[in-house]
Amino acid sequence: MSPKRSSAAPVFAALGDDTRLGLLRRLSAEGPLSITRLSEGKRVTRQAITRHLDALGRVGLVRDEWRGRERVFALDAKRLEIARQYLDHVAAQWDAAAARLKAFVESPKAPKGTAL
Amino acid sequence: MSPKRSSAAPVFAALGDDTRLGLLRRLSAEGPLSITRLSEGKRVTRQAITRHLDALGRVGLVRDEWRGRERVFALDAKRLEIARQYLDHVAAQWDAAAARLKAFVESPKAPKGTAL
DNA sequence: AGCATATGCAACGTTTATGTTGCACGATTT
DNA sequence: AAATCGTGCAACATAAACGTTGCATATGCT
Repeated sequence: MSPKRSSAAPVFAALGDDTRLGLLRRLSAEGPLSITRLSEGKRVTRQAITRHLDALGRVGLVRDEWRGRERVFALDAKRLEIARQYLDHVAAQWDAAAARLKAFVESPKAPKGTAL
Repeated sequence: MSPKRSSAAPVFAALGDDTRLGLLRRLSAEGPLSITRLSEGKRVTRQAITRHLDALGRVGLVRDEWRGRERVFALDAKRLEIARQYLDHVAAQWDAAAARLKAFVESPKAPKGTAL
């Protein structure tokens, strides 16, 4: 099954920020953590961290759960898998295109649609 | 070698847009194409496409070359590889964390830093 | 009850993204 | 040389992203 392009972009966008990437790393290395915990060490405020976590949650990269007065976030690996599959797909297609291009260069029988 | 987090975010950010993702797909499927070619079919102007291509170029996902009066863009697979490796890395760490967590749950010897 | 902790929410301000339009310029074609 | 094609560049407009501050609210601890 080919990956849905419509769902891939938002996931990548969520990954496209150092702060959020840092949060994911932390969650992947230390397991579920509260907002305050995740805010420690960062240079931005807790509120800013909350927004980043919400951004990650919106695309399903993390899940949250209330634990008493704490909201604990955890990584959700499924989405990560989707992103990976997308890159694999593009990479594979690229390889195929490269192979086609090579074949094209080696034989003068040019298929009309091929670029260059 | 672990991937550099500082270089990963911009790449993901560049991937985080449907238009750009579409351009990459097109390039991966059809090989090198000119700006005008890549603009056909899209709903945005050529100038907008140019900017998207520049954004992809800035992070090294595509390369460009002048061919007469055309500027031809092509995908650069190396960066794609970097992004993939990053996701692999995070996923692997997540798996490791899950394993640790499982081990932790099974033995009551709690390391102090562990969340929850 | 009283206090500290963990968050949420809303109002702002600033910066960055994204897209458009209009026009200039060099390369190709006729 | 003239017309056409493929681009670049600059000025603008709008919207979204990101971060802050200030204050309200609920939970947990003493």
